Amino acid sequence: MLIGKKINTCTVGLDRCTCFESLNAEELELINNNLVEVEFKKGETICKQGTFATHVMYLSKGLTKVFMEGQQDTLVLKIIPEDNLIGLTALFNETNVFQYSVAAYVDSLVKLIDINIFRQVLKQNAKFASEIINILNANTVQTYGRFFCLTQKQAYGRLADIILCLSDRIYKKKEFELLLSRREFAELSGMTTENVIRMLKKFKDDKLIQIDGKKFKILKYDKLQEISNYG
Amino acid sequence: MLIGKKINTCTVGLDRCTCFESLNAEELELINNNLVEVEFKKGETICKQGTFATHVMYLSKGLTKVFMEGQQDTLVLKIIPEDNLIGLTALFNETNVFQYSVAAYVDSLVKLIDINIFRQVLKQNAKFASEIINILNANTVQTYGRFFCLTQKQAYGRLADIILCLSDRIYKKKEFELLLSRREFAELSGMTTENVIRMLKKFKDDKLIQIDGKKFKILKYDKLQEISNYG
DNA sequence: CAAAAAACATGATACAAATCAACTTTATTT
DNA sequence: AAATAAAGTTGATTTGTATCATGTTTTTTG
Repeated sequence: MLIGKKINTCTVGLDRCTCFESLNAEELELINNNLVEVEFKKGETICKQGTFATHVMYLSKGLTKVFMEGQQDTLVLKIIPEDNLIGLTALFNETNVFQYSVAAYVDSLVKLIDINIFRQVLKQNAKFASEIINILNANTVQTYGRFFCLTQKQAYGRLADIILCLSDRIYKKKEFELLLSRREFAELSGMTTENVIRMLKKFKDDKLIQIDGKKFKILKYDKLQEISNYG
Repeated sequence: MLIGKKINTCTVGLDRCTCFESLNAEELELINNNLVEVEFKKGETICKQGTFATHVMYLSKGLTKVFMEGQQDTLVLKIIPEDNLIGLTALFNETNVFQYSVAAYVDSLVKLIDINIFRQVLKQNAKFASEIINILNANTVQTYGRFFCLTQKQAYGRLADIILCLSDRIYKKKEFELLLSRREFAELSGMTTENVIRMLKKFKDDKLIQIDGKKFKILKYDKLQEISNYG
């Protein structure tokens, strides 16, 4: 079955969230009157796993990671690019607590929207609710893809997958400057820093990619895709 | 941080779906007039990854697994117990295709609800939509937990986690008869059949559980919890 | 009810990836 | 500008888990 083959990490979610377009002027004003915009510096924690969720967040500028913190390990659930909502999971959640942390990969601008206002609008505008369902489902599909990637593929496959994903979804170019450190990149790929470096070198030696520090260039897209499919 | 420690698989979702209670008589009739109930035998495929999603499903009786099929491996995303919706992910999905397969662990009864009727009700009843958002979010939290478990814990921890989860959420007893074969149980735990057998034996030798074929009895819940937390 | 197939079980071996150790280069701080 | 810390890199070693091989028990089937 062909479709089964195309399981990609899809570490990155929607291109751009458009749900607010289904709000009327009044609802939009209500939202706008109940939000604050905050700047977060590179590396800063935007929201902390286990704390009470009082806001839904909207990333208006920057790049962030959503991750779970265990006792020793952390798991990056997804990367959130600009113009996307963060923290929807806490919307209707009996515990009312964030199940994950969010941190800024680069300097970021975040709008904090009062969660109760958000809930109120949801309950009165079914079109808006449908849009949110749409977003939640897109997120679920993406998470399943990454779940599959991280559990079923081996290291080279995961690495290829994530390189392609970043190129396709974040940078939208075959040539880009990685905004993450090697340690962050390793964490994202679910492996150790040492191994990510070794494996990147292998890709470089095999002429699949060109690397110079943080500058990446994809040379053989198809071969990487193949390694991602099974590598 | 204490909360971080309590990451459990939560392979199993909501106890019971109650969203239909927010429908009025008319909407309920609409749904009921547009569904069929189908029986699936143990092992049968209820829905196949890659096929067009024409229905949302409601498991009225039985036990099923939701899983992704790769080229060689399969990943069990979650277990769905009785009285729960299946296939919500396909509701608002540009591809309109199931991203996963569903199969019956035991003989099961499934109500197939026309997806367009379901969408229609969603768009006209914001309360219902909110309930669905609730369900989707509960599912996401659960998936994140299992994602963490399968990627960050090692085999003994995963096994302990899943035994506890089945006991707590499915059987609701310390003593139960496992409905899955060793192969299915291994697949669920993300390891090979050989290893699951070896490790169960270890748990048995260590007097953490009692096993006789498919009959399981948890002897040391706390110790298993500890192994699950880090094992 | 015998034969075939599937499920269950156990030991030996192989291997992918983590860990450990040490060293270099690049930032950050004082 | 020197000192310190962090990030990046490479090689050697260890280890958890899969794979392979083989045998036993249970279930299914003709």
